[in-house]
Amino acid sequence: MISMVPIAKLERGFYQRDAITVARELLGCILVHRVGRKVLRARIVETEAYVGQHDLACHATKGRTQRNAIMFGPGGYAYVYFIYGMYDMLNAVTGLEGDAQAVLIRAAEPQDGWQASLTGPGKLTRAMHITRKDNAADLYGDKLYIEPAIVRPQQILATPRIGVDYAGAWKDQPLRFVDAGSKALSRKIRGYPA
DNA sequence: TATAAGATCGCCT
DNA sequence: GGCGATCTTATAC
Repeated sequence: MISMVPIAKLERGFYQRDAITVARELLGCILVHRVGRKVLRARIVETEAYVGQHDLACHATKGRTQRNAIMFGPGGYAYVYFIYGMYDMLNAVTGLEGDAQAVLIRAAEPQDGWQASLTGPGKLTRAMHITRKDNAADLYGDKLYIEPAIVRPQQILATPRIGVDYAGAWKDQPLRFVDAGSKALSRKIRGYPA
């Protein structure tokens, strides 16, 4: 007999904290997307924190626009945007209303025997069928949400964020977080214990 | 209306 | 390690 215990889901309060805390604690958690009759699940192993309007790498740094508007709302919603003419990026909005912070989900490990390469933000959204249509989705809803970690990372490494060389002093901030034990990621990730 | 650049990826050398 | 694909978004004219 299979246990009928309902699977927990991260609630709003989890997201309504600072992006760095949320980015670290999302490692090991299970991203879930229901698409049609399928349920795609993947264990998050890499994240990046974008910490607010003062962060020159954050999309909110030049103020509110049509694209980034969801970031200015309360934490617990998805911010999905299109980039490089090809890729959708998935973020979890964090913090309280008016504080534009978010966590970019960069990599995950497929669960339930599902085979896929989710090592990279563009590959992850493509394989999990997450698109701009999911922008502003409620992460406490039934379609796109995150479950608490079953296996927490044994060690977390911090490194500078990827692809933000334009961000002045902010490009060197250690705001990328990786589960050092992830087999899906390259073995030669260099970072600071965090 | 036009232009530049981007929170990437995969293929090339 | 470098580069092109590809097109939305933001900003400037």
